[in-house]
Amino acid sequence: MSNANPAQSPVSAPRIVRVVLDVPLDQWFDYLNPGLPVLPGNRVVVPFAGRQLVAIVMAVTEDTEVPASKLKAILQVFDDVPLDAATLKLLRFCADYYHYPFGQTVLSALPLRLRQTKPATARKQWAYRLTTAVHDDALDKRQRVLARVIAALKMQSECSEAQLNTLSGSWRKAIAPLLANGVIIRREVVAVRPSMPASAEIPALNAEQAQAVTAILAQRQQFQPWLLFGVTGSGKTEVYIRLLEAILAEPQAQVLVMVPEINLTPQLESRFRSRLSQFTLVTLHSHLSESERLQHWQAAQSGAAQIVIGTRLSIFTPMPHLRLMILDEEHDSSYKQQDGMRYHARDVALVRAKQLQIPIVLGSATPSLESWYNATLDAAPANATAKKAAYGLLRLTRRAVAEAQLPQITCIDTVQMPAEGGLTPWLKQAIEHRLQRGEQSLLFINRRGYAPVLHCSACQWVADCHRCSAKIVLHLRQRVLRCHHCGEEQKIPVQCPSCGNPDLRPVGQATQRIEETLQQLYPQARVARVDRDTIQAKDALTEVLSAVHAGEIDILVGTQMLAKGHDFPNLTLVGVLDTDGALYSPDYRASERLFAQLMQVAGRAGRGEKAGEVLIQTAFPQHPLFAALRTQDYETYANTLLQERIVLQFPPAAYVAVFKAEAQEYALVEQFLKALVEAARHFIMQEVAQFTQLPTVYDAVRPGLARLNRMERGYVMLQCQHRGSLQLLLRAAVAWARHHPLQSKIRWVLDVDAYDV
DNA sequence: GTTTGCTCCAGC
DNA sequence: CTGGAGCAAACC
Repeated sequence: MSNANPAQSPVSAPRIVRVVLDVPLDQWFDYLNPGLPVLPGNRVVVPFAGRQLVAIVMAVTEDTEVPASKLKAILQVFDDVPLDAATLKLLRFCADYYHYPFGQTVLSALPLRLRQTKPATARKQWAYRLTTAVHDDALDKRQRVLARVIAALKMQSECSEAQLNTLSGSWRKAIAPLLANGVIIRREVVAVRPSMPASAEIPALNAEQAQAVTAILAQRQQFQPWLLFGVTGSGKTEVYIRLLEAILAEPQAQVLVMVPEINLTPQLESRFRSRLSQFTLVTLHSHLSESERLQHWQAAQSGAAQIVIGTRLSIFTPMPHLRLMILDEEHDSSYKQQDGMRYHARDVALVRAKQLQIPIVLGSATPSLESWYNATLDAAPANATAKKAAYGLLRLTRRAVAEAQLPQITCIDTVQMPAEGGLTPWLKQAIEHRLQRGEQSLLFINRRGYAPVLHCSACQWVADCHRCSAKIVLHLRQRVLRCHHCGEEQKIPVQCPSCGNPDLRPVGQATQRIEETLQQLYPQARVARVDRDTIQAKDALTEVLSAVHAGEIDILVGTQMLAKGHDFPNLTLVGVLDTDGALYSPDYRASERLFAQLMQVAGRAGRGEKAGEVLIQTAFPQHPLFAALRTQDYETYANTLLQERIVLQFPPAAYVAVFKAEAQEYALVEQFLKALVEAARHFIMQEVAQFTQLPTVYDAVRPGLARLNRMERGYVMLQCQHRGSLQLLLRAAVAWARHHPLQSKIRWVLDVDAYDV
């Protein structure tokens, strides 16, 4: 990092520096250069509206339209160029496509440390090891910390600081003398990399896996999206590993592997670390500290890290030698950013792959309908645009562990056999069998808390959130009512606030209540609950999962958190309680999501040598979703849903964008949205000739959750089969909205390719 | 978004 | 006449 360079002549240097800033104004700002050595791409510190901000230099010129009286001088220059041209090009595309201010788009791609005005230096990381054998009796018995450190260093050839931190907080002090006399040495390492025993077992590829690897590598020098459609347990990860080995064999190559939520997929990371230990691997996700994030980010940006595993934000990480991208669980909705710039990491990844002319692999057992559509265009006869499929489709139909069988999936009709306390007699019996045999059960219920409703039996009053138009959820354990939308907490009333009746009853089931019921039914059983409330601590989930592996848990109760990629060989029963809400939901994506979720959760049963059983409690056992689920037939169900989407003109058959607005009073929202609808329709009529296809502008409506956190909400949907035409309309609509007089009274956002309509 | 600066009216 | 609230405009 350098500051002013007095040797540089102020006369010869271009005087104007054009920058972008992290402000919601979609424009560039010009500053005077007092003679500092500034290059495009540099980070600079500038005064802006009474503050000091970090800016990125877009151009260095002689001319400006800004009057000299307004021009201020840049204060400081950092000598780094964090974002390369390729990344800026991607960010430019995203700012345009998602109609988000370019400056905010650019700055949000940087780790926080690089957006702050103080110089950013990643703390150096060290790995420690022993140089000579140390005998236990040579140690002072009182130095227990030192003894533990030495024991750890004997076990592993090398220990990271993070590992030593787990032993004791005072390890630095304890080893200081040994570091001084050379018994322990340390070396600087790029990334915290716990050394993993190299796994001896390298599974052979089956024919389908081998074919997938060969097909992808045959087109490794060009843009080509691949949909790797592989049932649970079919060995997608092994395909990824082989691809990485082949791609990274080149002298300069990097691979980006994206995952939905890294803390939920620790197995992928650890398999990569053990199988690809010769490469430098870094992770990028929200649980890193800021200094770790900076360090990992810089390792990717400099090319030092060959493998980057990250969540959606990592799609914007500069990687100078990027040769391949992999998106695991590509259907997962956590790839969609839901605030700020509302991008979809899968779509951005496809654009990036195209810009770089590299292959991209989308992996899933239940692909998103978008990807399925793109991979099967020519196969779908009802599709009007009978183009050739844009994606290569690679199927993995066989489970990698040959003995593992598909689970037996059965629906329990809750009309015929009502549930008591959330559990039907059939399901209870199945749980009892597992307890007797010493096998494990998993109960899946997608609702946390004790009960979703607190109800007065006398006057029908129910507890509501004061800030949202929603019922407030009873959490008995914490003795509060908590709103799952805004987080508001209320005391549990001792009597009905409406009629004074003291008999208030919890209605409905949620994880805490199911856990309690199970403990009452089976006092000897060891029950564990996994939901957002129980795994707030960093390693809580890992602890529960290892307890399950160790056979210390008999019954697991949890939310969708449990659905993702955990292998439990002794788990032979999965019970699904009450998912009927999603079957007939107004959200057109609900059934697609439910199907993916149930396929995943069903995959938890019988992953070892024992056959698994899945029991689904539902009032609608005839629903086609369950028929498809029973035969694990994703394809038929996906094609059915696709036909629906084509008829309704919903994605992926058409493009939708949603203007969302909120204000203290709905009247303001309505006024704004009505004016927006009118302006949009007017624009279409006026500019008819410019549109390849005319977009549809729907009337303003209120969402299911009409009030959120004291804000009244409304939205307008815009829809078109032709992406460019929709973009044309959006550009005009955003320009209109940015200048609307109600701007200061309401908040609005545009969600392009919105997920929740 | 944040800061600045303007108006307006209460209060001395 | 001063001061703070409330709002709109500018931000280079």
